[in-house]
Amino acid sequence: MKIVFMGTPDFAVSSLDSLVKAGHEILGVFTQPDRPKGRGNKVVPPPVKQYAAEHGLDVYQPLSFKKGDDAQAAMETLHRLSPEIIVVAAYGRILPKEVLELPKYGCINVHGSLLPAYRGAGPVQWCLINGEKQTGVTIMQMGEGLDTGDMIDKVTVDIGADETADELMDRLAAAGGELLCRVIDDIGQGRAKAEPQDDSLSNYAPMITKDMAELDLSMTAQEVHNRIRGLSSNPGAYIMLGERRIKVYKSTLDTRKFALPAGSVGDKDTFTMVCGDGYGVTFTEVQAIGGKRMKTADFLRGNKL
RNA sequence: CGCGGAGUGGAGCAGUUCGGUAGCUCGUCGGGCUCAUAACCCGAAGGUCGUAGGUUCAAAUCCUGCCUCCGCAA
Repeated sequence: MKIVFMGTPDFAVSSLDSLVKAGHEILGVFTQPDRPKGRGNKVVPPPVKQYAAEHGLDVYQPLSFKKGDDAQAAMETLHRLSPEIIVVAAYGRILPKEVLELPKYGCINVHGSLLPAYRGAGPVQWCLINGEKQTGVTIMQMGEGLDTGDMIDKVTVDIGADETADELMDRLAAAGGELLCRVIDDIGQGRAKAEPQDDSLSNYAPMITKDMAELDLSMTAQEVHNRIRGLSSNPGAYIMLGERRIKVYKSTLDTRKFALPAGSVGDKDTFTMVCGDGYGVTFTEVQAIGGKRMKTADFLRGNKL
C-alpha cells in the first residue's frame, strides 16, 4: 500500500516502524517542526523525524495544513504524493477535511485507548490515574471530530498493578503497530468494517499538565499510587519533603495500615509515605532535584528522610 | 547566549565557605560467631576527587577553558 505517515513522538515511531517492516511503500512522513526544547533551548528533531532520517524516508514539517504558504505547499505535496491512505499516530495536529478526504481510503488514526473511552491527548495517563485494569489500542477512520471516527479494529491490553505510563505506552505502541498492519491489509482487501462509536459511552482524557504533578497524600494509597503511575515519567509526580522536591517514578502499595496522619513518613527504611486512608505507598524509584533517577535503596544511602 | 544544580573507590553521599594525611553508609572479598541468616563481630582490597591548564611550598578545595549528567522554565 502507498502510505503517507503522520506522527511525532515515540508512540508514533512504533507504528511507522511496523509499516516499514511490513514492506509498505512510505511515500512521505509528516511530523511537527523541530522546536527549541530542554536545557539551552536547543532545537531537537522529533523522534519520528529521527527514525525517518535513519531509514531514508522523505520528511515534511509544515507549520499548518489550514492557512499560510506552508499549508498550501503541504497540500500540494500531498497531492503530488497521492497516497492511497494516510496513517496518523499522535501527530498533534487537527487535519482539515481536505486532507481527510484526499486519499482513496481516507485517513486512519492509531489511538491509545479502547474507544469511545478516553478520547483526547492523554488516554494512557488517564487510564492509569483512574485505576483501569484494561485498556488497548483502537484504529479508526478519521472524521472531523476529535477521536470520534468510526472504529475499524481494536486490541485489548491488560494493565499491570504497578505499571507506569512509560511502560504501558511502550506496550500499547507495539500492539498498535501490529494492529495497524492488520487493519491496512484488511482495508486493502476490502474486508474492513467501520463501526460508529457510541458517544454516550465516551469520555475525554485531556493532555496532562504540570499542575497535576504534586502528589496529594490525603488521597487514598491506591489513588496516590495510580497518580504516580499515570504521570511517570513525564511530567512525573513529586512530593515536597521539607525544602526538597522529590520526583517519584515508581511505587508499590504497602499493605500495612499506619496510625499516622496523611503525609507523614510511615517507614523511613523503605520510603513509605502514609496516605489519606492510613495505608502506605512505597516509593521505589525516585529522583532528587538536580540528581539522577535512582532506586530508593540507592537514594537512602546518601539521603536521610 | 533562558534560570539553576551536579560530577569524589562498584552504588548513594559528606568534605569545597576559611587550601595542609581521602571520609560516611552500603556493596565486594577474606575470616569469626551462629542450627541458621539479607543479622552480628573482626579484617582487607578498591579513588591520578570529570577533564585541560593556571595560582601556590602545598589544590577535591581558589581561578579559567572544555566535556558529561540532571532539575526548572519555554
